Amino acid sequence: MTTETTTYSISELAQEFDVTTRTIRHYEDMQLLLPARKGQKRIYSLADRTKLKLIVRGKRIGLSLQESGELIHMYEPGHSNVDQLERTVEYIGASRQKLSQQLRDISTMLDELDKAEAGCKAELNSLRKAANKE
Amino acid sequence: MTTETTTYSISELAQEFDVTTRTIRHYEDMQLLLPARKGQKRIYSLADRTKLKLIVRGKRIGLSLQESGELIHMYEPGHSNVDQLERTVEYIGASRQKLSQQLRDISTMLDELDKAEAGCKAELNSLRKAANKE
DNA sequence: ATTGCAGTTTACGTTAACGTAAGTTATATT
DNA sequence: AATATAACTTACGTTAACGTAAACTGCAAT
Repeated sequence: MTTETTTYSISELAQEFDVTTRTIRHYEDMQLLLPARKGQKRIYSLADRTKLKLIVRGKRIGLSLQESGELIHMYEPGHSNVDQLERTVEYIGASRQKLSQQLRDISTMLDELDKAEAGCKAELNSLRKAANKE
Repeated sequence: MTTETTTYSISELAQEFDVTTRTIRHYEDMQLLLPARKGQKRIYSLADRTKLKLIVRGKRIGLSLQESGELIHMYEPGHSNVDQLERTVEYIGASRQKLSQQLRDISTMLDELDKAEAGCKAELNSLRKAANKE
């Protein structure tokens, strides 16, 4: 029996996530990825792809590579001892707090955008009315 | 009649928003703030404070100073002509899209954190059970 | 008069996150 | 065999967002 294993080249992942290969290698330098090798070529597994996806998503919401790294680490198995596990749970709590704050911030901003848009459109209307009067 | 005007010193704002005075001056270098002066000292108005608040909030959700600057600019009056106003409305739309994506990203992450936490707690339980068996 | 803040300017230093060559290797194609 | 393509390593460069240090100013309290 052969287990079918999906793998990716570096350029495939680069395309999919719209980053450069340099960027992906950089994430490896930063220890966020550790792809297998075939000769000197990097072979990415599905797990690697998932990690990259998490990093890219993290970037969109303003996480540093370090922070994404710590998140990735949490999702990996083998914290093995009670102490580690408890620290992980704490970190999860802190992360949740931060993300919740972000949710509030974004909601506030969206509200303000609505107001700003309404203001703009109102002004556009009066400008156009004035133009029609001539 | 004298109009009472609330003002702030740079260190007051620094305290309130938990940033250094250097940081606030940096925002001025980047044209995000333009406080009044009394002699050579900076005097911040309520409007300045509001802008700073927006910048700090922006930072929490990963905005660059440039982006926060553009948002600030939108909230200011005097886009005066139709062309400008229309561009502003467009920018608002784009911002909303980006923020909406961030909302989705954060929700996803919160979900994953929940799963990770559940996993940790489950493992903690079995570890403790095993410890009790001895 | 001086000591001590709080504020100021100027300017060089630092960190994160890549960009950008330049030169090398391996595989595949004509 | 020659060339193209995709990958690789090494290393210096760049940008954003401040940090940090040094030297100056103005006012207040001792």
